[in-house]
Amino acid sequence: MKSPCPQHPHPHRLIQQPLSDLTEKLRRGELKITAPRQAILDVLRRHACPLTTKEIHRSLGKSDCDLATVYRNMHTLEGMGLVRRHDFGDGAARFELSSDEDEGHHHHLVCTRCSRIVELDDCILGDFQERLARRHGFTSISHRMEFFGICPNCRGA
Amino acid sequence: MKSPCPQHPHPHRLIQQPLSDLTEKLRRGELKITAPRQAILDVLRRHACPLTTKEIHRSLGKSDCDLATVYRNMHTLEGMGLVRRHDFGDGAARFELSSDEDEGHHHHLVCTRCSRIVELDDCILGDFQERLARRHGFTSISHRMEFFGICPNCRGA
DNA sequence: TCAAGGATGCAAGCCGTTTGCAATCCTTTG
DNA sequence: CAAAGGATTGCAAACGGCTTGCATCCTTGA
Repeated sequence: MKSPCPQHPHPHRLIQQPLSDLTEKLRRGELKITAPRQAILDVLRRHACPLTTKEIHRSLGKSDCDLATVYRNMHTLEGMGLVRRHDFGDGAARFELSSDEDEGHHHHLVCTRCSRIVELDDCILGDFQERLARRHGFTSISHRMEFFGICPNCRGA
Repeated sequence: MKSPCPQHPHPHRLIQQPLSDLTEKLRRGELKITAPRQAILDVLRRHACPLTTKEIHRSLGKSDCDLATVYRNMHTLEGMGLVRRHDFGDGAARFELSSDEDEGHHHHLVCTRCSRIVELDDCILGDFQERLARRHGFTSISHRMEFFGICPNCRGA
């Protein structure tokens, strides 16, 4: 899977949260506001699709920080719910700022040729998941789900 | 995630395919019938839930073969559809003999504490997936989906 | 029974990720 | 406003899953 950042717009993700809001969230999470953290959030803020840790690191620019720091921060940010982790099955975790809207979560449709990513708004699993939990006596239920296929652009090629 | 092999039965997977049937399939796939391959298939045959490559390797017993050989064979067997790969998000691929019944595929409900695995029979995504493909112009569509939660046994603990 | 080529064992290596440790930075407190 | 204390970072080593190159071995078809 190649570099996954497409140029096309993702409607429901176009509203960027101001960086100040994000740092405010850091503060409320009792996390120190460091240069690497702000830079990471800023990178995520300006991208409409999930980014690999390495991609984030590459995008950092001048306030360049260590890859290990990115890894550590992705955990921290995920832990406080500021960021969401996705797994497209290619062995590299991807991260996205968790927007205020997608309260629950959302899923993706990934082109297996060009890595173009379509963000899906609705998760149809809500009811099904609840029934499943009840039927098998499970609690704290969650799921991971992603779709894969060949996008219109790549079909001809 | 720990060792995932539970003692409880998985109804729709209880019918074990005879080893001879499996080797026959190897033959039809124009694969050589080697000791490692037979041993791997036999291990899978006797387990009702997905096994890690390393777990398969451990279970091999006397006809013990190299880990690399297991890895190579899992690819081969997956390629010819004899085996199905699952990803529970813990970084280790898991494999299951693909039974004749689950024509399409099936999913799992995994306990995040004890790794108990419930095999789910039905996939409700069929229609949704098709609509999704149509709406976005994707072809060759597929998906990955697994459920996670805390099983009844682990809830109290 | 033999030749041919697929399959295996071994060891090295790749890649994403984690971790130990010392140095550094943010924030709070005096 | 400076010092203290703990969180955070950089660096390098290490880890785990997985892959691969190569020489050797074994299955298979003739």
